[in-house]
Amino acid sequence: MEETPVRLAAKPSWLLTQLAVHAHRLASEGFGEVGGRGYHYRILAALAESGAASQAELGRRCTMDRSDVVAALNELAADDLVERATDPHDRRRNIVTITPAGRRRLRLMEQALDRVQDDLLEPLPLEDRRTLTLLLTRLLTHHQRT
Amino acid sequence: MEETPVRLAAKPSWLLTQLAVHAHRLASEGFGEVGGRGYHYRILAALAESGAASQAELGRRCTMDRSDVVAALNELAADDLVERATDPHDRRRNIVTITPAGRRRLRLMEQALDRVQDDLLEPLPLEDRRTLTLLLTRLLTHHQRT
DNA sequence: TTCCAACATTGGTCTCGCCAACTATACGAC
DNA sequence: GTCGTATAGTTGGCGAGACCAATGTTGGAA
Repeated sequence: MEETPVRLAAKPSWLLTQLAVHAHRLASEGFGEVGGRGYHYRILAALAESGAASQAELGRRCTMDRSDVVAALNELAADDLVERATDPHDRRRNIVTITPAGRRRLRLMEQALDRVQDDLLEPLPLEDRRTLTLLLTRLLTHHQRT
Repeated sequence: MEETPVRLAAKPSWLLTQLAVHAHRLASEGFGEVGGRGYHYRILAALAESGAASQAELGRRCTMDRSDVVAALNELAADDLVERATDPHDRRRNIVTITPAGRRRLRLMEQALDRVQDDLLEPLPLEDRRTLTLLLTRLLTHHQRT
């Protein structure tokens, strides 16, 4: 009486997108507790990992549109989690830096996100988790090149 | 210079949501060619598979909010792909039926979606595709109960 | 009959992804 | 040096998907 059509349930694209909904919901709840959302985490993580960068570079690293980078950066800057300064060597660019407060926020989001992974993969034993990660990585890298 | 932060790339939730973006894009392109979008396909598939149903039931089957069912049904009905009739036994309900045109449209969407699966899983051999589908199904059924 | 539950509908929100247009700056070819 | 092109940042907008709150109607059980 409440069954999903097998036409849907059998399709990998359905499994993937529906599971992504759950993953996104879990992540949003986790992020919501510490403030911020997905876009904020991506940028903070990129800055902490590869150092200061221009906005265009951040967009490329995080798979984000430049306009969305602008918006997210405005929000992050409003909370002093990140700083913008025009590049003296190329005045078109903004050099974005993460602040100490930004690093603290990142740590919180990181912890929340780690808990999300556990919730998400809960029913799978470690071996299966590794297999899944591997398969997904293969697919994603393929589609990123294309 | 353009690498995704490993903090992201290593997380299953990231792999899942990003891959879902590609899956969704492929599906949208496929549906776009024959008209309609994801919500339309879900409803048509549910109707063809389990027969006429009330809107609330469709929402439960397709994992859709009732308000979104209303909107999608308006669009489908405008193209004569489905028909709404108030249930004589329960005048709160609308009994939704798929029309012959609806079945034709469904076939087209079905074919488009099948091509999407191939594109999506292209780099994986059959055995790996089965494994992936199995793992995803395990996770999805778990999260649907919770 | 009264009260609660389910149904359909309206209208609004949020996230994410994407696109078009505009300005300012850099840089290479000429 | 000037011209054309490419890149950077910004603004404003759109669509899909998921979701939420309020409303009015109808059914059914206490």
